[in-house]
Amino acid sequence: MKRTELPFDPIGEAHRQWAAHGWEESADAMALVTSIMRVQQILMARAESVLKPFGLTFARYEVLMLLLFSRRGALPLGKVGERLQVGAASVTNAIDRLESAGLVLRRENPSDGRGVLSQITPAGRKLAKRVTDEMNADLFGSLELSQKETTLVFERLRDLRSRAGDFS
Amino acid sequence: MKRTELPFDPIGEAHRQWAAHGWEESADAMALVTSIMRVQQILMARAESVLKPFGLTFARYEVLMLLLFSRRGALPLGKVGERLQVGAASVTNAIDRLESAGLVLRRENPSDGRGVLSQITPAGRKLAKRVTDEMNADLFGSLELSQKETTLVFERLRDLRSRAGDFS
DNA sequence: TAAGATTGACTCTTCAATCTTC
DNA sequence: GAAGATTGAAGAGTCAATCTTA
Repeated sequence: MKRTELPFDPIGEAHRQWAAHGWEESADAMALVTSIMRVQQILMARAESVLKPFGLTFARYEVLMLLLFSRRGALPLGKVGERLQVGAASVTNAIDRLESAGLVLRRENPSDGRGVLSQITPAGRKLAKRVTDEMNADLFGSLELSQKETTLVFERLRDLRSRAGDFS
Repeated sequence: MKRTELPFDPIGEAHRQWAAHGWEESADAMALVTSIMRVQQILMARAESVLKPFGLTFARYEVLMLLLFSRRGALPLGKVGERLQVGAASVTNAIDRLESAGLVLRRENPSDGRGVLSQITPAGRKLAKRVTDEMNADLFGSLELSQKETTLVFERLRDLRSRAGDFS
């Protein structure tokens, strides 16, 4: 991946072009959407570089944390997908990998013969905590945004998610 | 992909858990990072659904717009990757697809025998404009954030990008 | 030797089809 | 028939290796 630093903001440039081509109305929104895409890309790259030494991807880390936080350390696969907003196939794949690594295991769901429970193992709990310490130090702790700004942006993005139908 | 609406904010819930597990310090940053990931996912899904009927992905759309805005309608592949912050292999792939669709073509770079120029075709220009009208209407025009909020969030994200070394 | 671009192997995600159980 | 989960195939991105030219 190319990581050359540009001498100007490429999204600011796109914004100018957008307006110059008669799309003034939506130039600001375009710039915001493009920014979100780019920031996500930057943050994801950092997250994966923290997680890689542990053999985890961000998707698998999210699953692991969800199970760590769950009341019994176990959830039906369907619930996992619902909470993380990913498809059933992705959940199956993530659990496969986590299971191979001994971090979770599959169990029958006593209350639904069709369903499968994913359960975090002691090794999974231990790793989740250790990895989170790293994530807090290297990613979340170095955002370079003030407390006030962080909260402010979070709230606007929460509005976006809510209106998009993510939750009610 | 599962798209069930939850009765609560899953990221708010994660924030609470984070604090409850002794990671209070970084709970806000975690919530922000997770929000950006989720919003990106939502916006990307919307963008791809607008673009799919035209046979485009978001990555290819970005390439097409970059060429549309370029002074001569042509750029070296390396420049494309630099501006969009994607790797050389991704650019090669994107240009391959766009070329197959007759939207761009490859030319020799007269000023560098190693390099290849990607040039947007008349069909490419026409499609780019048509698709952008759709994107403006269906995606950028329906963000549901006020002008003021849009600008405010954009500026904070620009700070993030800048500090991350995206540009100077 | 380094830079631009391409290729092939690998990973992850998604979609459609399938199987089992409700 | 519908829901939970799995499987295999297709699409896209990344990484390492390679080829050509500066």
